[in-house]
Amino acid sequence: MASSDPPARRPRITEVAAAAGVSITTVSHALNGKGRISEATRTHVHQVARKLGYRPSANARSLGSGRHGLLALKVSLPGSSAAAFVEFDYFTRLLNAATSTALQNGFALVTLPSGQTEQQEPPDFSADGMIAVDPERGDEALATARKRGLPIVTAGRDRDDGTSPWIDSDHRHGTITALDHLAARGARRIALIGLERVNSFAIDAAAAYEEWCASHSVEPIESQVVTDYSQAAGRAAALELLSAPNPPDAIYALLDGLGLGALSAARELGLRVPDDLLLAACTDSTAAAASDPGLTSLSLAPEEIGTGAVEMLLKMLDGSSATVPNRYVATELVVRRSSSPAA
Amino acid sequence: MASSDPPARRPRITEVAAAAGVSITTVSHALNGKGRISEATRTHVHQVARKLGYRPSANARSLGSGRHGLLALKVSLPGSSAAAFVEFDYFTRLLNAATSTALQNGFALVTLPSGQTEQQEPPDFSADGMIAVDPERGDEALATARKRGLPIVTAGRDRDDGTSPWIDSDHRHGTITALDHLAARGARRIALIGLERVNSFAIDAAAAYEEWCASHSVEPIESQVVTDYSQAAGRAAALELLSAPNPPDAIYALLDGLGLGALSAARELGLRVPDDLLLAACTDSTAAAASDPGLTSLSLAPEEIGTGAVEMLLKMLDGSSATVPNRYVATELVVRRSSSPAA
DNA sequence: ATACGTTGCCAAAACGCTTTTGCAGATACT
DNA sequence: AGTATCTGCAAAAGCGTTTTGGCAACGTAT
Repeated sequence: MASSDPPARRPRITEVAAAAGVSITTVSHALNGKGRISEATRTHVHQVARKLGYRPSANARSLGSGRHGLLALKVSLPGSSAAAFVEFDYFTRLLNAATSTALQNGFALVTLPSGQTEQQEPPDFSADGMIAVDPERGDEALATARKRGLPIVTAGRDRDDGTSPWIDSDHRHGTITALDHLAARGARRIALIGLERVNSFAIDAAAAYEEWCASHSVEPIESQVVTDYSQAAGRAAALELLSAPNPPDAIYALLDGLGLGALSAARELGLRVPDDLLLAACTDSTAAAASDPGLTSLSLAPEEIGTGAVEMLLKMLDGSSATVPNRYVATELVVRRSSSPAA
Repeated sequence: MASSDPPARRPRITEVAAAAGVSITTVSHALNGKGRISEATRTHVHQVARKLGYRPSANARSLGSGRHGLLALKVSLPGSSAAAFVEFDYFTRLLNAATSTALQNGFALVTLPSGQTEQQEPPDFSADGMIAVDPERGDEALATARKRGLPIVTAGRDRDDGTSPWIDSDHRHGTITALDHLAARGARRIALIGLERVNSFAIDAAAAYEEWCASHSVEPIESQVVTDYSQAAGRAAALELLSAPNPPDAIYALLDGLGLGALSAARELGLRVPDDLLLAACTDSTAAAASDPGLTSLSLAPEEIGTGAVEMLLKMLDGSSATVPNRYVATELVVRRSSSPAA
């Protein structure tokens, strides 16, 4: 079978070199901005490469440089696996942003399967670095990776080990903003529907809540959700809070899903939101926007976190800068009907 | 700075060869089951390699074999980006399964950022193959990939091009099962809340609905959702259906999110589900299970689809088998309260 | 015994880059 | 004018595998 058309093979570096009338060394240097070459040659090579549609082989590049061009992203989904469906919104957006940023920088980003702790062996592909999203205490995979000397950035701080640079939402400030908002809208007794304190988010938010209560001289009313993070769990927690003697007049839930559950609970008890009960949550999602009444929610910036984490990791790999500074990402309170009673 | 301990460098193939007293060729052959070597040598090499903790360099392997060890997964999220939050459940499970399967076979799986059609250049990393989940008509990225000769498997059939092997839920059978179920529970007039017919799922399910109506000599009642696929859209569609003259006594929604929206609509109109209105949906999710009443839903098998797609793609890469057969994955109707009226 | 296929293994050549080293020619310094 | 320093580029040496081609040794048929 005679191959009719050489199927548009990708050009090699040698062909670019030949076309540009220089050596492959020069092509490599020009394209990677490495060696000492004149600006003229550099741009010329760039043009030729572009005209030929040259794209360096990731493999060969890796072999030569010792890099793999691969980043791993590991998310610790809160609670047991798929329960927290509302928060997929957050992770998906984060993942998307991270992937784009990585690709733009010539790296591919691999999502590590979450949940499965009983991975026989750490799936033994080798990445150049790892991003751990909302790492939980005692995370095996993280510890292993760290032991191997893998560069790591955490999104949310690692409670086990403070050595990795992190990027994190400013949960303390955000929580206080949300509580101030509820108070400004008339709340006297704000309850918290919290999370099991396994990651820095849950810890920081709860701490901020307690700090706020202390500084306002009110007693904290906390309902800690431990079972799962679903809407059903939020409903159950809210039912308990609201049917207690001297119930709260506002609820702040640490996840949108929980907040939506609280919304159903209120409805069941015949409480009107926002008139009888003010409601706000964290981790803004489309679900919060779509609910009726709309759920006031603290919008985190998953895209910024995803992008930032990749950028930090790449900076670590670069090796040039000694240490990569940690970074807080601002939150923004999106006020909707659930906290806007008629004046 | 004297490096105190050679930091546990991974052994190279040469070291394994030396330790086993054979050539590197033999080691490679033994480990990959390729060349002609005696069973004795093969097991011996395996033992030595294992004792040394040898793990071949993915890069070098790729360079040598021309493979990259990378698969791309591209999902076309239905509707505009993040609207369909309920369906993240489905995609996340699919993605997780696909990633695991890929890793188990020595491949890493990269999720391509979805939605962004205006990707300047197709992010130019090179994968060995691509999985397109629910490809939409006129998908640019898919066409480009196909033109480049990239092996492709689609999850859900590609309406533009029938050449790629596919794996797909048996939507026709599933839809008919769901409709039969509703009819058996007493439904006389079943309405459909459908989707824009841009992918094979939407097309097949709608076609099955129409086929079922025809074979039961009832008139189809279709509400096509075009705006977005959120709960709000489902609610709007259901409100319209239910307030028309001669409204349906059952609704089948093509996404859980839409079904949940229909549930709110019914509640608003004072209709009791399941007593006044039977409800069922497709793409079972945790949200459907958690709602009150529980939403009867057609459970697809995202894990099986993710795993299957990767397996098919790997078989294509293998090159040994001429063509990879297409595959249907069974669905299962999960019956909940929304379609279980009191006898 | 002679010719011929097998079998079991190895040496060496890719694979397509990056990086290091080397080497002229140009420029600056004494 | 003579030497030291820069500049711009090329040759060559890896990187750690897979693959190709070949060579003995060992049957097995003639």
